[in-house]
Amino acid sequence: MSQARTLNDVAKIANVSPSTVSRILNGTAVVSSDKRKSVEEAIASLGYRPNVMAQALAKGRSMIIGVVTQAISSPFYGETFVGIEQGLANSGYHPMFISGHWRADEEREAVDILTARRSDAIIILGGNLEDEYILKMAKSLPIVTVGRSVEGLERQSIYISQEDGAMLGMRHLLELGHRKIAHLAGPSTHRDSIERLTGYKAALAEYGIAYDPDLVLEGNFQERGGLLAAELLLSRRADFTAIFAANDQTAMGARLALFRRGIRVPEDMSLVGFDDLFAAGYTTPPLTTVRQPGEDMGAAAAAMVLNLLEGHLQKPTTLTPSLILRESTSRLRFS
Amino acid sequence: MSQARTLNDVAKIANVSPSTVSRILNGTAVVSSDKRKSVEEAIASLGYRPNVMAQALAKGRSMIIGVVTQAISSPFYGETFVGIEQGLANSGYHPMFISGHWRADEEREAVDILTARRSDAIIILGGNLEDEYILKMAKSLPIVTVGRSVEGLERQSIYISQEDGAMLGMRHLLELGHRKIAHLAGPSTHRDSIERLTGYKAALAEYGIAYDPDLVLEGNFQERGGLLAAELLLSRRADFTAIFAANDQTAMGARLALFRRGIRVPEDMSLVGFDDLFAAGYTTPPLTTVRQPGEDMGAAAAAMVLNLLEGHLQKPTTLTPSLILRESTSRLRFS
DNA sequence: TCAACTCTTGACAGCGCTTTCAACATCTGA
DNA sequence: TCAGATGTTGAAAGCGCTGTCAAGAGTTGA
Repeated sequence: MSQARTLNDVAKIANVSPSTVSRILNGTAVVSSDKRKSVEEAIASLGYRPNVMAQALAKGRSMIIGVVTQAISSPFYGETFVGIEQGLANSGYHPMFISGHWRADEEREAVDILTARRSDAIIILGGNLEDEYILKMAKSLPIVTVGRSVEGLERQSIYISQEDGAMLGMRHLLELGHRKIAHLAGPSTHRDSIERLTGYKAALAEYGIAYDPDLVLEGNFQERGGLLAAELLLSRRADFTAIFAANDQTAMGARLALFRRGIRVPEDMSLVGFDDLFAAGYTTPPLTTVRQPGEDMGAAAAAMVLNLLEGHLQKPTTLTPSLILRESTSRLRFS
Repeated sequence: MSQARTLNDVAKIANVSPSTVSRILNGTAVVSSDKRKSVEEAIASLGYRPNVMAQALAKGRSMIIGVVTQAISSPFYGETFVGIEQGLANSGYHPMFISGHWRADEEREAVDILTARRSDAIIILGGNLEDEYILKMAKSLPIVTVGRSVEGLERQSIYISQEDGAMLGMRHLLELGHRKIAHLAGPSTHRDSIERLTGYKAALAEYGIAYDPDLVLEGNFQERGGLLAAELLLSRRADFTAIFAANDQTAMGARLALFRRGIRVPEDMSLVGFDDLFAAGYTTPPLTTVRQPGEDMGAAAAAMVLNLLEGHLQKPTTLTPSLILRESTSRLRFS
């Protein structure tokens, strides 16, 4: 293993002091053009690249933005990652992703890892971390939360109303004439699930429809959960005409359950998802869904972090969900 | 922002020298139990966590495993990420993902970023980096490549034969009686595409079927590319009975094209994918596909890196593709 | 009782960089 | 021509940790 060159090597070859090399690297002071030239030559000839860790130690800034995520393979957060990556590009900062798997203890561990590496800021995507914990951390570190709000930290959150989103999807179904609408919810421990369920109920209420708990089943935000929940529901009753799934993955699972029973979408059953995953545009039929702009959320989080790092607090950033009309819903036909 | 505590703070409070604290932290020497106790108390009371960057600098090891990936949101690599994450868990090392977007220049930049941070090793997932470049790097740094081989670096690769995989999928179709099989390829610049196309041709040859270039269209490994390619193909001719798609995403795009034209899968057209994405089990009908064990590949890469870091070279790791039979294929019916 | 060991501990010199401070060289204007 | 201002540079301390080295304390055995 060839040793990496150091700033000192450069200084020696260029016949200047280390300070001068540092100044050139950072542009922190004027340096005569002949020295600059010889230093640049030395850098080039050695293929020197500054040791970011040493810089970090000296400057007290690691140039790392920690990202606590739930699953690195999540199709929804994946889009957010892209937004974060791009938002951070050319800032000198780099994201470091650690997964918490929806468990508060693992999330806390993720934060631990990130702070041990002296991340300059942390972005928290969803999750189950306690508010107080986040609040405490926020005192010593810029924190931005995405997809969850923390009381007292509204100005450091990228938030999107799950309830509004759910209402968007539900109203669409209601306007199409559906009255018996099932809901395949997410895990009841999950705040997004709860909010979406609330939206489901609110939309029903808006149309004067009584909430029927038998029409609501809990999934797990995964395809399999959607499949199982839909199967169970179908085996129990068949008098509903539409399904509002808590997310696209659940909807896709439900779609398969319907397919298995020969129930056509949208002719026999309308189906609405949530998230607008990339894949939602390619199901058969393409899925009507409530869009959460994952990439925008990531980009907004990155921008907010960068702002925070410069000491600017911005106003709370609220993005809005929107309805993406595709082909999995149709007007209720009186049959 | 409250300052993070340092090892020195701990030493002062515990009334010992910094060396002693370090020894306790690292278990590098025996320390009397009373000092150990008071140090541990001091650590707890201060909430002290060692600064990983300072440790890294002093030890000359960053404890970072750089991962050059193509897209952080890729559904296929996502599974590999999970494998890497888990394989590295509790090793003290942490992965740092940087995306190269299938462009050699960006990939080189990713490597630059990673080496500037003095990653202790680098895992390269796919991509277009030149062999010589990788070979050169491998001289100064443990490197493991996944999903691509580098001549002279076979013992540091996790490889899976794309050609064999393609043959697996094709043979299945051929055994079902299909003779006119279209191939929706990946980008022709992409080595996986090329290998899969080779497998496609080889399987045809095996069955004595002439290769018909008109039956092969280039997609982009994305749903949209599959959709477009399938539409084009269908508008040009309709005498094929099966489609072998270069990957699952392409297959899903093709699936939609078929759906649009009312062509049933598998009754009118058999469809085979490649990768076995998680979502492939939930398309309608569920997709028969060639499985690449993404997570296993990631885990194997992590294990190999850890080995390399301890100076052990292992024998080349070759995983094998397998056919996942689902419902998108059926025996050719003479119609 | 004392030489020869064995343990435990602290001082100190780095790791590769930044940043302050002071020195020196030049340049200005009166 | 000289005080003062301006510009450019290097020495040195320090970021938070590790690891070597040597000193001091405590043991052992003859």
